[in-house]
Amino acid sequence: MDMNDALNAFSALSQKTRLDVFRLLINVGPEGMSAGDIAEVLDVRQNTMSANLSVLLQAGLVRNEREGRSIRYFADLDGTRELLTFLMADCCGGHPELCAQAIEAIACRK
Amino acid sequence: MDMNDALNAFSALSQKTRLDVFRLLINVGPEGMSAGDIAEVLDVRQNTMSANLSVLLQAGLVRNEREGRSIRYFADLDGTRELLTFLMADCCGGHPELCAQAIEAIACRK
DNA sequence: AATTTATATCAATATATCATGAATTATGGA
DNA sequence: TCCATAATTCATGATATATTGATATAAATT
Repeated sequence: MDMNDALNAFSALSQKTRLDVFRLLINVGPEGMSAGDIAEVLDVRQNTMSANLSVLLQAGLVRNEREGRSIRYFADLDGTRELLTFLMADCCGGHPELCAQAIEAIACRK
Repeated sequence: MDMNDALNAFSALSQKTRLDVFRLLINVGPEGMSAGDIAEVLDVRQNTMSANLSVLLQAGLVRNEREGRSIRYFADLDGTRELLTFLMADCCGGHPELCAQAIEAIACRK
């Protein structure tokens, strides 16, 4: 994860459809969802969604797997972790406790 | 933090100078840094930096305080926490342990 | 092999964003 | 009050990005 990777990732997340997709995939978890279902659920045209999925893929925020005729997409938690680590690296000038609060609260809710 | 706030924040972070600024301010911690010093350290023109600081401010990623003639900027950890929480909310379809790894690693290094 | 379903790619237009130079506001000092 | 310093605002040209309709690829079914 270098500066360019991070810029690509944040750029990917700065568009409504793509942020919706990422959060949807974060939400559905390991089951993932097919490209077509994602487009239908979010009410976005097929080719527009394909382009947006491609951007998220390039950004390392989602993975995909072919499954017969469909392609199933998943949130990429490794890529996500790398991005967040890059963002918050070396924080608070050697006093990590100061920004611990910013991280603690990202607890996953049931 | 709603969808629009999050889009503004990610959009703010998707530009090199602004991502540099945010990480710089995360790094220097509670001491913050004046607008002029930020521009000098990152070798960006003063008005360009001003515009970029304004974007980060609107996005809730940095705060500022007037200090005599200078204006001192700080990373806004509350805003940052809200953004990351929004991004990762309700993750893994009720199995939070699955994405705990993505969050754990954002430990602050000394 | 022809058809259907699922997804991706292409070219074009429309929209948004960036950095810059010039001008402006705000604070502190002579 | 006049000047210097610090930062912001404005208008503009250049660049980048998004969506769309049309088309292409890829896999499964008949």
